[in-house]
Amino acid sequence: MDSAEKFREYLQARNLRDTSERRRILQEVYSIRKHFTADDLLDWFRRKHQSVSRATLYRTLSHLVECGLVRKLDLGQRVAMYESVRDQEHHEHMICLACGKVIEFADDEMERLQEEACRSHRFFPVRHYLQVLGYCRGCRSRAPAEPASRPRR
Amino acid sequence: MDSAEKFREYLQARNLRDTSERRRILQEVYSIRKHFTADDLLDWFRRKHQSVSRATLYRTLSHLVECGLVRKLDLGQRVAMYESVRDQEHHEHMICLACGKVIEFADDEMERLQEEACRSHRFFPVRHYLQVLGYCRGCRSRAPAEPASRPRR
DNA sequence: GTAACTGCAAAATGTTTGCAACGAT
DNA sequence: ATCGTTGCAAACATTTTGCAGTTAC
Repeated sequence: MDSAEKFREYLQARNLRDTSERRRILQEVYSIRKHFTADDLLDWFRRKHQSVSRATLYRTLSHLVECGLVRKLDLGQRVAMYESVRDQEHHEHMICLACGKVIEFADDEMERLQEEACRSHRFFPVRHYLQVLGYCRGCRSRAPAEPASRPRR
Repeated sequence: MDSAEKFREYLQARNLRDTSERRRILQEVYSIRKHFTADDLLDWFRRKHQSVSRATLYRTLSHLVECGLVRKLDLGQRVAMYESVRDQEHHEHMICLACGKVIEFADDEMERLQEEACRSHRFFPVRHYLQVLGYCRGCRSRAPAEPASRPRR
């Protein structure tokens, strides 16, 4: 089942309307292969002269997350990051505090342990991922050791 | 070395002042055995009629994090959570989206895998933890299946 | 025709910052 | 005496909400 269809079913099941804004947002989200913020998305729409209001965007993103088509990530920054869920594969994130680079990696064993932990604590996961904040190789080698020029974003 | 001493050394090394606000904040933080937000801390101070300004609190928390005495957590809520680092032990978090309960658990094997992943990606971790968002047993059993009364915290 | 949706602007939230007075060294 | 610190209030950035007009069903 493709994403558009899945979304339509989700909407129908809850008596929500299948509007052009919602369809366009889903389409745009699925054309992106990287992480994005709500603002990124808004920019891309604006650049295409297809604007969507901020409010609608946030409201639609919530639905997409609820529906499982989009993953919402808390990468330790101020803004929420999103990514489309195009494959079932679970993956972990390493985020460079200096340059913002996100390294994704998958590890079956880690995944298995995570699931097992949820089971053993009788916890029903909605989303789960490992979050590693630190410095990538390039940034680490450039960084000062002492006074810590606190990087942002 | 105890926490107060470690903080003093940190401050001295960067030519920062050892003020009563900073000392009181560290003391308060270390008297708490659970996760807290900046606002929780502020409340506790107010209740003791020992108020500290919001600005100073945030500024001091950053130093404590930088110094390694406090861990800053992004538990997928809007606010930042903090916890004092009283033992070296690493642990993971499960956060209930409905009631806000945080289940902590440790898993040596998981910890090992995390470290190995950092090594193999030449990534220098500052903090890393598994974050599982979902529903605890009690909340799950109470939750409706369909229209998803999105819980807030 | 009705109930859900959109866009706007305003509100809310959590955190940061500029500034003048203050305090540690 | 100097330079970092404090508290205040204002600024900020992101997200949410109330409302009046619009649209899918």
